[in-house]
Amino acid sequence: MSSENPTRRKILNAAWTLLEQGGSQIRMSDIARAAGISRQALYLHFPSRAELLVAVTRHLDEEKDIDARLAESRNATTGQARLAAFIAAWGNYIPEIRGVARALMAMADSDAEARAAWDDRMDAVRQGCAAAVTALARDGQLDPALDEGRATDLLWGLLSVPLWIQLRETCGWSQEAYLAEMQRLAGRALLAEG
Amino acid sequence: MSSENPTRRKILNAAWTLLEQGGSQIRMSDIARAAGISRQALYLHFPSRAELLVAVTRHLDEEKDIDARLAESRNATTGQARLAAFIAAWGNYIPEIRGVARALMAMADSDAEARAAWDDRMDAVRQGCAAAVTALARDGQLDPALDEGRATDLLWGLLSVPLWIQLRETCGWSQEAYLAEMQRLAGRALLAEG
DNA sequence: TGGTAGCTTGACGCCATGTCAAGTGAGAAT
DNA sequence: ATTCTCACTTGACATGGCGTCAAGCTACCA
Repeated sequence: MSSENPTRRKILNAAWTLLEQGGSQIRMSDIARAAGISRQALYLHFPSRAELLVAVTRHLDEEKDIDARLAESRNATTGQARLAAFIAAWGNYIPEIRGVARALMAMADSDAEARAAWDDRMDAVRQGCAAAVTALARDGQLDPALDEGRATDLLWGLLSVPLWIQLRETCGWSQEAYLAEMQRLAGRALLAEG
Repeated sequence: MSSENPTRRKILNAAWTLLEQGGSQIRMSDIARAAGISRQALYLHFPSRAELLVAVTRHLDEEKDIDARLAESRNATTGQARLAAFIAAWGNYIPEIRGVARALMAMADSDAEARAAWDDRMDAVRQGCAAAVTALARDGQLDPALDEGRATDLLWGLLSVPLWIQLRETCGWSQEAYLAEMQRLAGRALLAEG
């Protein structure tokens, strides 16, 4: 796929590394230097900073094989198992895309293209939430106080990147604590009592 | 307090109006035009964009009298009542500061001063969360799976501005739906079962 | 009459993104 | 060996924010 071009790969890896380390304020010149090419040469491969960031996320999806990870949750038999598997899969993916996610979210405020790209990816997460909620509803486990749309929104919000950042980075939770708490919280939020 | 200077007030009100309407990308020149003065004159009143935004939040706190609103939750007798009152008070304050909050959060990525100011305000919210959690614990209502710190972090996360934005703006929830769901969710998340 | 406070206009430096033009060097094609 | 082409380099430049500076205007005050 995107592995054709070696320079392109160097750029994407350099950008990814920098984004994971530094804040979201990485400049094009930083990426160029880290990739060992001139700043202008970046524009031979990516038309803009936004598209470079988007390409980094796609590159990560490939390298980390997010599809395979989510497959497990799709194969779960019960609704509860599907919910738990989805939370684990996505919750464990967030730390790996944390850097790019921050940069893309920061850019989304000012750049329509970045915004569209981020929204698109979050829509995919929402699909996963919706599928888990539907499975719960099918099993009759969904809290009657919630319709499926409302429940999906709620789960999507609980699994949002900003909340992950707040709990893990601001509050200093470990990844294990985050996952455990999210599993517990999602269960309490969505499941019928009893 | 800050009401001394009429031009200063004009600036703060203009900035506030613009921030509530437009995105977080309001420029100094926009604010100046809306306030009816020159761009350079802004700097006679505020040393930087960051400090202007911070001043807007303080100005809002004064105008909207956030202290009085929170007083109600402090006067609640039971822990549950205190929790409910705090969620209502803060949850109803968010829409009023939404614009400035967005701008300040966007700026926090790149500007240390903006970041410090925002963190400071969020710390105050955390205090409120901690007080509610402590009241619950005192009543023996806190879920034994949670210690007070963990519970406070959780409540703080649930009441975070990004989550409000996602549910209300991205998902299109009404303010009433947001409040109702938060009340329900906070109860489920924090209270002992039964 | 003179001073001062608060504003205006116009120009400038800084810094990031993105563009353009001219060159260089290695490898392929002939 | 010559030529062509591709990927890159260097250097310069436009654009558009923020923030600063200098000089001038005006209304009010002593």
